[in-house]
Amino acid sequence: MTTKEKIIDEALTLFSTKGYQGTSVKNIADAVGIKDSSLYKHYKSKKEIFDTIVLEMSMRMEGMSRGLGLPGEENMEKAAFGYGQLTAEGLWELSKNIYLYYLRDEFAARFRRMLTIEQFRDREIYEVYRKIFMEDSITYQTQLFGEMIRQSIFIEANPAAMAVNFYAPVYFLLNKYDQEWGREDEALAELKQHVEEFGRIYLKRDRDA
Amino acid sequence: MTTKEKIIDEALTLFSTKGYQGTSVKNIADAVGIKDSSLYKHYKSKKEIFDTIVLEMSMRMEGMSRGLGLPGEENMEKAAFGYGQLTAEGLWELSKNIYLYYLRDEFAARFRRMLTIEQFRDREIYEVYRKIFMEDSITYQTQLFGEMIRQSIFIEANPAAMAVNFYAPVYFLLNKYDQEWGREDEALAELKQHVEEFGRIYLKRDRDA
DNA sequence: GTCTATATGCGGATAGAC
DNA sequence: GTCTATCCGCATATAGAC
Repeated sequence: MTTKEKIIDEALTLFSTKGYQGTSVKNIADAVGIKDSSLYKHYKSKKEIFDTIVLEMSMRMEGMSRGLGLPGEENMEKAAFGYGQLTAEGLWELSKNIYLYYLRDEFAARFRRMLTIEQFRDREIYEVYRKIFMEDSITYQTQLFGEMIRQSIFIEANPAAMAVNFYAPVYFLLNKYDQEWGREDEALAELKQHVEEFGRIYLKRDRDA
Repeated sequence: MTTKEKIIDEALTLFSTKGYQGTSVKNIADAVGIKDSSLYKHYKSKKEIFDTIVLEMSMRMEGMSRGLGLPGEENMEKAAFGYGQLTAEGLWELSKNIYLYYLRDEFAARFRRMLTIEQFRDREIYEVYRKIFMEDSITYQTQLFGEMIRQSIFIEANPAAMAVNFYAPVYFLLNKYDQEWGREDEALAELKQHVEEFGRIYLKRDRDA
């Protein structure tokens, strides 16, 4: 890791716990292991460090999302078909992946916390937070569930309401267990309970059984 | 409002947007209309202002919660019976009250935002946030729904899973529309869609109809 | 209980040597 | 690309007059 990358990495850690204002350039420099003045050879200001984080992490989030079952707007039929094979278990895999990614991925988790802290002081930051953790997720899942209804994997229902029913608890548990590092089993048990309830309600196979 | 109260009020507004570190004592004093040095006649430090807010608001939140259908652990049977009378419509009233209270109440909304910002830097703050906006709500609703199942208002189901299904979307929408002041109708429409779905799934009367 | 004045330190940022 | 030295403004907080 270059010094320039290490600065971003350490700054993200500090911003995600102490906040932007609560973190000094010296804090970052200390964490990196250089003097604060040296840091200005890599970034021209503290704000440039923050902006770089937002830009890079936004891109990284989109890239990673595709990898775990959030493939953007295309291939919805294929994605739905893929999940169709797995029924209740597939639903659990999907939830667990999304949940553990946002909770534990070394970048996603810190980035989410940072945006959570900073969303109120700047409209642009808020838009980024809202897009990634609210709109994109719900939009994608609404489309996915709509397709899964069409393929008779799920019973007839309102896909938008389903998406909220599915994602909101993931979001809630993410926030609830965010700082409970020793209680991951408990978190996953709660998540599983939720997903099973969701399957009981909407999955056709479960219903027929 | 006394100067001492006004300081708390303005500080809460500032802390809930710019954060504790992002707010200076001068910012608060300016908002109140006094010099920063005068402020120290009322509170001995900036931290004392913050701590006073947390203490007072925690108490106020508990008091207000009781007023809108979150009455603590006693009277659960009575509360459940009360909601039983109203069925689907009562469910909607309950949700709307909780939602609009947390979203719009002039103290609750600012306090929630402040805790959201500050939760990561201090374990104690996090505990307060978690208790009020996660544990208490879920605990109460789990008990309420359990009682409502016993009274045959709801179908047989897992009350804890129901509570997550019910409250998580409220929490999610609260965060989603927190800064969308012009889109309250949209927010309520989404909430209503969720509550109706919840009613369709769990309410006995809806099922039988 | 408000003001002016002030102490003291830390914040972000730059200059220039190596 | 790292360091030392330095600038300057703003931060929290206090002293003391009115």
